[in-house]
Amino acid sequence: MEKSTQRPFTEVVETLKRCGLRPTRQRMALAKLLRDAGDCHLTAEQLHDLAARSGHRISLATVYNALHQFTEAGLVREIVVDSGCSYFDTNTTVHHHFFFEDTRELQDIDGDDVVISAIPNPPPGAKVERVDVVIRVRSS
Amino acid sequence: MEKSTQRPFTEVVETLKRCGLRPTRQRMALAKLLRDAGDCHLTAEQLHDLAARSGHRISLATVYNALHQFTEAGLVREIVVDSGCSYFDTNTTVHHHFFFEDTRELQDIDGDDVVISAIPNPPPGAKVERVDVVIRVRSS
DNA sequence: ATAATGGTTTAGAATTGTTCTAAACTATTG
DNA sequence: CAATAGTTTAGAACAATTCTAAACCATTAT
Repeated sequence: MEKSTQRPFTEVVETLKRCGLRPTRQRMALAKLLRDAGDCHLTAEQLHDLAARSGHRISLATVYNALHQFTEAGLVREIVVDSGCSYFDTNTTVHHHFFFEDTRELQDIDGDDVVISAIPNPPPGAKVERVDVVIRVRSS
Repeated sequence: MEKSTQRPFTEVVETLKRCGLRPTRQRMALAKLLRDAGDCHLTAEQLHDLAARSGHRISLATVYNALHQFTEAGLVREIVVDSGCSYFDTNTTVHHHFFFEDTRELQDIDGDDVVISAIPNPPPGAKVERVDVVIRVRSS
């Protein structure tokens, strides 16, 4: 257990408040875990386990709730590449992904490393939410 | 009911055989429906309904089996954009998609309309299977 | 402080999309 | 035409996720 995982409670509390979320015990624990995890891609189940392993008994339903709220608030990003399980990405900057179909794992690709020089206009009335590039690779 | 939906049995039969799949009643029906549907994105459930509506009583398990075999054979493409439900795309040429998050519907983008001028090399040992570009849009 | 208020958490049930199973069936081969 | 091996099927099983309603707790007003 390092200092950074202990300390800036205030930071996390502020972040939550800014998003209109009550800084409850569970949300603070999850937000802190995500922040300290660095750039990574977790499923709800994995975050649930991570919380358990660091001593927090948080129900899976709460993890789902929190992840959706965090997604809504822009603190994490939901990535759908694998039917039947969502990944939540702690890296919210513009970037893309390799997806390893064998291991079902994601790897970040820096936003600058993918150059999209032309995309069509969305149909009238539609607003572009984001552009996802997924490079599907296979090791075998 | 048009001629094209009736006639070229042989074509569908040949296609299936070429893929090493026995041309069974069910597979022929599904293959024909998909061919006649033109470029579209169907879930297993939707194809199952479509089959039912055109008079084929095919079990959902068979639809799943067939779709996976067709995917394996390159006759359709599986698209994952929505956690908890796969789309199967009858358009197997190089192209990309708009995804309407409100209606959960896909729309093709011609391959030429998206120019990706740089993508990073995959990690050593990994072979690029394909590059998916999904433009997520929202109408509201 | 304390109580009232209303958002939050929880276990467990429910739901949904998909896969599995084992028995019945059918296309192919000899 | 019989044997064989692949296919289909209904229904059970499964996994990820959502729902439910009761217990809980952060906040606000007292």
